[in-house]
Amino acid sequence: MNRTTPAKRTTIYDLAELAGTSASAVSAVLNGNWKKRRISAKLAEKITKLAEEQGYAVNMQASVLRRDRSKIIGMIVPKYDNRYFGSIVEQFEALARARGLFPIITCTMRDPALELEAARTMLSYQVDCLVATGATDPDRVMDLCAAAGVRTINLDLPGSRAPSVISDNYGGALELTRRVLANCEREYGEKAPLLFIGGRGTDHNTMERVRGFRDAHAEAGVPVDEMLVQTCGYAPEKAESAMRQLAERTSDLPRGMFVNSTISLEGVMRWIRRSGHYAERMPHLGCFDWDPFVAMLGDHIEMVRQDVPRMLEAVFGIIDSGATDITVVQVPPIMEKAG
Amino acid sequence: MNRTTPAKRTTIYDLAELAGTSASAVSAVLNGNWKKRRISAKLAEKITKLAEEQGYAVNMQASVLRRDRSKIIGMIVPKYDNRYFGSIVEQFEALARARGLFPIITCTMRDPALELEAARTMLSYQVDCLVATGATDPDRVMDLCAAAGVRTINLDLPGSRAPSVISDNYGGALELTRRVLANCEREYGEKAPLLFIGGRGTDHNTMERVRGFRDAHAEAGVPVDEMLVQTCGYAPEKAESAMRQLAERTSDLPRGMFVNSTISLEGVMRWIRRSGHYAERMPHLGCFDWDPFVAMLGDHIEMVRQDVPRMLEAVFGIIDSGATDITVVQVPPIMEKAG
DNA sequence: CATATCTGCTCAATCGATGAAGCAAGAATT
DNA sequence: AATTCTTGCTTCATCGATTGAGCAGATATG
Repeated sequence: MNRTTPAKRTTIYDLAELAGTSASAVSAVLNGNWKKRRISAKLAEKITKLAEEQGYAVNMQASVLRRDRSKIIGMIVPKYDNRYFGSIVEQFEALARARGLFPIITCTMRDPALELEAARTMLSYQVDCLVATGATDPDRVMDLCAAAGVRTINLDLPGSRAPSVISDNYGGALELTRRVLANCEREYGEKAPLLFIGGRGTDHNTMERVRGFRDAHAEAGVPVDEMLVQTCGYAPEKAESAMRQLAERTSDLPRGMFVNSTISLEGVMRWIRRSGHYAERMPHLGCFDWDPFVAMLGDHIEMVRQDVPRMLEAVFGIIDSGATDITVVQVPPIMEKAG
Repeated sequence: MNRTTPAKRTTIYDLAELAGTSASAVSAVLNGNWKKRRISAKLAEKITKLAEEQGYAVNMQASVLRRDRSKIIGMIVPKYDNRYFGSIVEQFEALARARGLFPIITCTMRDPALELEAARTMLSYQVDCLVATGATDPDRVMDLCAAAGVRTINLDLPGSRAPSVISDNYGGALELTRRVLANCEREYGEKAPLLFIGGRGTDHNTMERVRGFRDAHAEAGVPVDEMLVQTCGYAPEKAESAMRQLAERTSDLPRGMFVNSTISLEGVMRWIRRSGHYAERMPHLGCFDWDPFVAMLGDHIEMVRQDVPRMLEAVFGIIDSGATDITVVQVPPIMEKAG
């Protein structure tokens, strides 16, 4: 009979009328605290049944407006085009849902302006908490949120105004570099420096990884020429053109590389294929990030896989505990070998 | 001075008080229809400035509660672990934002129960429209939404109760199979059937692709044994174990395969590596879906890349036009060759 | 028997934004 | 001078759910 007016949604008032009771009772029953509000089990059952029959769904807008906490949790993330961010988002959703929180996610395409815009929009939607993943300018985001009294947590890239959860970039890079150096030495019988390529020279992760890269070289007694650190950005095109330019400047290309993300690796691999350099012998590669197909590209590739489950548990650990002290949790990544 | 009470958010009432005017005027100014409401430019400017100073942000929950349209658009998506869904989500967000809509996305892990649960939650948040991507049971989702008067559109998998936008699965599969058959014939000098592996035998896409697969074989005059159609599910593990079982049952493994998604390809490749079969000669592969690293796996792989930009334009075309007739838009995919 | 306590509800204010209706003062028209 | 229009606002009800306060009747306690 209400099939004739499909546009109108059932509200607690409709249910109250049908049940011959008050909206207040309906609300109490449907949000589960009817015992606290001393509603009889009989009435509770009646209302629950009616709600089901009528296909009732709470109006979250009304509910959130009234309550003090929205139970909405936001995340901003740079891209969805690789397994790292993909699994971050999947885990985030799963853990949020497990806690009865509603996750909303926005992808910012690595654009600082969109980042702020997205944060502002999330504040408008009354998020209780915002996780900023790989934010270009985490502190600006934090300031915005702080002004609205909203907690924030940095993931992947650390900030100075909120707790952060990141990988142990230095440790991972140190170990990755060691392995690739060893692979090169094993094949060529002599120590030679690697090329570092990809990432932004200004971001914390890249800086830490470069530090690990340098320290591993120092450890091995191998000097690193400035030209060998190419923090050209993440995009495949940028990595590709950095390779091209490097090849123009030197004929003595490095035998191994540290590629700072799968996304940069895409460009590097493309250049290797197209340019014909390394035609007889593939360079030894180390990739900071993991992808199942990269793992199949050959046995000359070492990877660092960031421990996403542990990172997100750390994030929700902070959220659950309510901690707001500005700490940086470093999660050790996992070494993976191709093949 | 309001730094002391950071928890309390500025509302239009606060701004009204500060500006010595009414909340109504503030609202009119801030949502842009102050001309229509005959507010003077002078007051408008004053309010705008104040809002900026105070870091005011609308409470969307209140705003949506009052309005008839929420301008929230929902999407449910199975996974974030491959480039296809990753780009769908990125495009969806971009196109939604360009229209002033707020996108909310939920990943259902291919779980039908979660699918319905997610749809219900989105209805609670008053979405104006829901795009169901790759839904296991699109029609159930549609029914839910229809009861609430919410429009829906199917993406990737078609449904029978709402407009759908999908790839031309048959055409893509036909062409892909032709190419892989030709590659095999070129190398081995004789025609031989391929193996179809991955996907769910019950889903529309898989059925269409199997049809294309069969027709291409028929065209070439090559009979297809039932054992050669292995719709074992998408997960890598399932593909891997299907390969294992096939190898146990026959020593005469096919020289080429049609792999029904990159995610299944992961399992197939893993099995190829581990089992040692195909050690001398890699099989010719066709993969229905594209991934940049798969493209680098060797020159024996052909891929079908679904035309995500065009698919999402079609989706928003339907949304913009307000059409609700139950049509299926088929977007031709793009053939890509490895290397 | 009188009072206190408990049970099972209802009432009404509230969250913040929106917009129809209305009102006062000035400008234009007859 | 009287009337109508226009301008620039304000008032107030409303969206739907939540929750403190309160109230009637039943039950327990002194």
